[in-house]
Amino acid sequence: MVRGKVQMRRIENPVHRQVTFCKRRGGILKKARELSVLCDADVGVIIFSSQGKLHELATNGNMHNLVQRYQSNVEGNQMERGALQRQVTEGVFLLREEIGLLQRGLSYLKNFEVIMNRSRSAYGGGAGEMTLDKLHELEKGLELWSYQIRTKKMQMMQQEIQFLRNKEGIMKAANEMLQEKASVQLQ
Amino acid sequence: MVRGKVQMRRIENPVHRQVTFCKRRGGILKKARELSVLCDADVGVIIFSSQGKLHELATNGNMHNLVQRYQSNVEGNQMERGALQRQVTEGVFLLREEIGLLQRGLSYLKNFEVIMNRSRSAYGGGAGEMTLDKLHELEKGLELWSYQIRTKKMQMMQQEIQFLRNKEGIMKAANEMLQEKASVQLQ
DNA sequence: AACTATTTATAAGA
DNA sequence: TTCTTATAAATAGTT
Repeated sequence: MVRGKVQMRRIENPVHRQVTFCKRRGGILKKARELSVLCDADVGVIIFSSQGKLHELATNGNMHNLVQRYQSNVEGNQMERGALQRQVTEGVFLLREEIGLLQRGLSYLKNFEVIMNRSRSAYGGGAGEMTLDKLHELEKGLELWSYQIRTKKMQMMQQEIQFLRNKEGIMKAANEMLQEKASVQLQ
Repeated sequence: MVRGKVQMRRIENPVHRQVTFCKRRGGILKKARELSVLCDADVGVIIFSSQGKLHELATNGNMHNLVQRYQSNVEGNQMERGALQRQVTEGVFLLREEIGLLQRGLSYLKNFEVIMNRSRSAYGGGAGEMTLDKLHELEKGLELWSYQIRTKKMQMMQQEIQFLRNKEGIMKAANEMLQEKASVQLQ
């Protein structure tokens, strides 16, 4: 039986703590369901026990949607929506930059052709100096262009690999957590 | 005063509903804080009223982290896998598009060479020859470069991605094993 | 918001 | 674990 008010501090006896956890957890989930029905509210409860075990309730039956709704209400776009969003944004940025480079390269070539055509008609096709200069110019331009594209490709690759490594890190962490969880439950 | 058990259905009177919502919401949040303190648990509560107003509590003071922890526990795998798939698909798409652009650039150069050849035949050697040799050299260099980059980067990317995917597969399998182990031990 | 008759939750014992 | 029960806590309806 209840002997006086319960002290609002951590229950030190692990057995008592575990029993109390089960009972009160049930109590909260029941209250959450009642609030949802009586007051037409959407309620989500997420509980991690001291041992890391997850218990959850979403009164609309879908915690994922509730969390999304929560995030769009509170966290919006600013907060770290995870590396994913940044990654994709970055990818689009790099792609645009690369397309820009390619377009500049092509338009450079096109422009060069116009000059060549002009000089050919002006000098009857023997156009030595001018043509050679222009060719050197073209070569320099193409070198720059190819260097820029090379750099851009490197960046894209780096990005791809970074993403996969991030993913690997997440899984590793999850793995370690599970391992810990499993070993705790063995005791 | 309370007259008999409350019927567990939506309260139709909006005033009563609103008042009950406030009271019970406070009750749940209090219970959540108590559970957290007494049992050393992390608790998060998200409540959307029928009017869509958000109320929340995270006993560790940070709902964002709690949601992340939740997602990595429950949703993490599927979501991240989807993102990964999209990312890789996007990467392949970008690469193809880039290759297309490079090929168009090259065929442009080739076309340009044909024009130059025509002008050389018409006006004999001299400066025309030099120009063509230069251009020919340039084209060969560009073609070789383009080919090498294309194949090598493709290979490297594919290898890296394959490697990381294998790793992911292994980790995922380990993960599932651990999860099963953990759930078995709970029974 | 404050009050209070009841119901509900739950701590400890069995 | 589950049931019991004494008691604390929550709360519906009222003011």
